Amino acid sequence: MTSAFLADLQWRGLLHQVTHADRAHAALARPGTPAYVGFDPTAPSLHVGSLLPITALMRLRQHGLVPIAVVGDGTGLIGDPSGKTAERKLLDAADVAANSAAIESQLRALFGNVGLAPPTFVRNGAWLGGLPLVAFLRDVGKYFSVNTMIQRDSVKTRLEQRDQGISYTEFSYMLLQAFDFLELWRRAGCVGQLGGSDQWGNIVAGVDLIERLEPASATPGREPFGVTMPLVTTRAGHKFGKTEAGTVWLDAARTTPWQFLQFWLDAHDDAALQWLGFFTLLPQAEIEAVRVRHAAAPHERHAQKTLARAVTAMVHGAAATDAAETCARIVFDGDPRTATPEVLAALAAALPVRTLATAAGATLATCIVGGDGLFASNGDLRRALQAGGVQWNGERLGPDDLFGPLDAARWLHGQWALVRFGKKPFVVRCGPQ
RNA sequence: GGAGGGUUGCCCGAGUGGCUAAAGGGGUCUGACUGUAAAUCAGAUGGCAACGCCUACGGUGGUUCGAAUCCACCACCCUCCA
Repeated sequence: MTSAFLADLQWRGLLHQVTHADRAHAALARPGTPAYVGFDPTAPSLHVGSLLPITALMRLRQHGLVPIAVVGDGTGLIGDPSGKTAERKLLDAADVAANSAAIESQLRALFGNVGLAPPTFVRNGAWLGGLPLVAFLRDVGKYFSVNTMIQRDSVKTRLEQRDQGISYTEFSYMLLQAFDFLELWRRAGCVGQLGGSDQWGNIVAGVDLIERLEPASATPGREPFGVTMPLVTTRAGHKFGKTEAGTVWLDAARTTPWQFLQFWLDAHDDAALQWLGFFTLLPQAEIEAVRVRHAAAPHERHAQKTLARAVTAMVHGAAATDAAETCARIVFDGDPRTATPEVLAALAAALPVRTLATAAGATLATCIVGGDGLFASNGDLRRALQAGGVQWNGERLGPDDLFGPLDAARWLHGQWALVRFGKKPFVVRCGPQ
């Protein structure tokens, strides 16, 4: 029996490792089978690095399976050492609680944006919070071999670094995640766990624990299994989801829809073609069509545009995506001098803005230097002008414009200016609101 | 406790009294080309309304006309010995 869900993951290149392919296929071919993904509440927002697990839950839903999102408000108090080179700072309980709530509503919104019913939400603090230590060590700890655990990459690298080390707290993390899987199996009949490839060890530990403690897990249909997805890579030296400006978050307050759209638009051809399968819910036939069209005319950047539109719409909704795309057309393809006040107001809503009380006495420097402006200092701006990188309403400026007055003719509709430095746009608005 | 080595700009790494706002490389940014690409080439990469002034080579003081460079103390890191 073949699971359409797993076949789809396979087609998209998202199948990294499977603990028991036969079990997984059998279970995931049965409608209504529950499977879960865990999210760590380490920040008030998820970032693009979590999109693979998120879309995995969506794909479960699409295939008639039951997606469970486990928000780790219990494990979040401990900290997962996987993929970390240094001991983490413990988060306050209040922060973990707030982050968990934020992540849950974020996931709910994303499912809504793609028209899917939200996953079942579970907090592992529900069972980890009041766990009696002695009982836990007897019932669960007994099944974990320290000899095996210290062979794990996540632990080994930390043990080998004499200046880093690993605390007993983080060392215990794996037991807790394994226990999560056990509890979900018991409470929700959840047989599958999905995660990134760095979660392999934690997932296997959970499968083993269930098999040791629950004889019924040998029953066909109740056998636990795990599936991991690959690590997303970009060009050498670049971590996926990081730009010079920092992490690409899913929260519009941290990464604006405009920045988010641009992140995907900037993808290299190879990456964009692959990521269509990774990060979008587009059907296979549609992705194939995009790939064919892109190969025929790479300069049209059809793959990037489709990818950016699909992912931005999933995260920020169709309306915000439309607005960001409109801005992109004006900034890169259009002439701002022909823009109406309405369009300029829309640009101001999507792009970084500097608001001046009045145009009197304004110079280029006062408009875009300092604060959250385009340039850190006058010298910074001077260099950009000398390089010819600054455009004011589509017109290229030179070094003489640094402190030159900005007369009325420089302002669109008396109060707007669209400034560009390279590919970075910036809106200046002056005068009464 | 003893002996030695080290700490330089976003990162790596030269420099061992003035010619050093500090070689070189990486990264980043901009320009040309282009597809809002890649590759390539070019320029830039402390602050200041600026041929000068200010700040800067782990910290603090000192020697000197002049210190990243010499001295003292402090902090941290590494290696060897006990």
